[in-house]
Amino acid sequence: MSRQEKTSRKRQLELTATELFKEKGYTASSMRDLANEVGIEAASLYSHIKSKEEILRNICFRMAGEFFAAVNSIDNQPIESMAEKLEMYIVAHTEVIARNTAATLVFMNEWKHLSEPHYSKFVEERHRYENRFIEILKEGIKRKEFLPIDEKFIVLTILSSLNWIPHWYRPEGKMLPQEIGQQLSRMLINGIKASH
Amino acid sequence: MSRQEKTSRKRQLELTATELFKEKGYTASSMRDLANEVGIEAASLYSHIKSKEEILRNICFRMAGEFFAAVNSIDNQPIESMAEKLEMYIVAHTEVIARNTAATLVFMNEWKHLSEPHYSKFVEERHRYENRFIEILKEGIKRKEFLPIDEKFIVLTILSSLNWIPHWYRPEGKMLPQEIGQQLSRMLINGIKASH
DNA sequence: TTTTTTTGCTAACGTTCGTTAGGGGTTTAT
DNA sequence: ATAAACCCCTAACGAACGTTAGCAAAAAAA
Repeated sequence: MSRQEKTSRKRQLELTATELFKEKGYTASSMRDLANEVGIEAASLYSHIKSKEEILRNICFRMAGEFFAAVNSIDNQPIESMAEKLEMYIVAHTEVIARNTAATLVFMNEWKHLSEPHYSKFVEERHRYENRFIEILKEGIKRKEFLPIDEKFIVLTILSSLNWIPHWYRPEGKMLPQEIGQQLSRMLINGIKASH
Repeated sequence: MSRQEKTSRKRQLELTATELFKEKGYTASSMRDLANEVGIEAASLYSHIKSKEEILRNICFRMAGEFFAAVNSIDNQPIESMAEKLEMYIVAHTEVIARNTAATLVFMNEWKHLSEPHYSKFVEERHRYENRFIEILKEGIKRKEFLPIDEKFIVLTILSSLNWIPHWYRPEGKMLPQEIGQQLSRMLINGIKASH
């Protein structure tokens, strides 16, 4: 088996584990469950991975990377208003979620089972990400584009709505990820826009 | 020990378990953990409860009952508009959450570990509850009070924002639960109101 | 063709899990 | 005073857990 196929075997493990963790939760999913899903013995998993937590770690930090990459590409683009920038952030975030519904759920629900120092690193990264949104809101409020509501409050409200998407989104549904993002953006940003 | 003190002992177990389940998750919390927290041996827990799952079941269905009770009391009151009724629902829901942040988190994250037939009953109740919100939105759209956006979509967005509250709400904070509900209500409903 | 790497197996390890059995002491009701 | 109910204990059960050791077959690289 070639080196490429080996990494795809490891990748398959991560994908299968993602579905499993989503369905039953990380702690309630056993290595024997995972082995069963891919058709090998539990002990054989350790030819490909170092530990159960390594799988969770890879899922969590890969998703963190995806979210950052999505919004990073926005910061280089010219924008007219903070509302526009916020919408772009929301749409980008939504698209990442729509591409990775299962991984997003694991990312959201199971990170607390990471051990140190990964736990702290994860919490910190999440904080950094939220701050990206907060900065946009602060600037929008400063420009009197948005009402002066507590930024933290708004960001958590926005992100909670976005992060719930995996619970109902179906790729075969009528709404495209981009449309979902725009719809949510309109709904959420309208509520904080200063009238003028 | 009196009968009342006995029930308060069992109640203490549920409260302690709620904190534990919130912190570590249901599956990762052991009966020995719980026993440790209340200062007795693990085996002694079984003088008060029948099983670990019974505790989870009580938490989940007690919260379900609280949410229903909160909105039930609204349906008897006279209202002027669907927007007003929706706001009352949102505020009531928020107040229940604020009174039970830990239990709400357990209710939201751990219900999937219920076994049949409780699992199905829970899912059904949750569905019934969501439908209460959906009916209000349908009526509001019919009356052209709200924009004709998919009701399910809106309800899930609203409830996800509400259900995220336990992650950041602090009783000693500056916002009262009622104010949080009203603020969220304004933010979320403004975004779907038909302009007139 | 030989060597190396990859992939999987069986067997088993030490630990932790939820839970039960059975008994003793303490409080409450009769 | 006696019976009943309650509360907690020690000891232990069988099962499941993540993981390791050691080995064999197969595939890839040399």
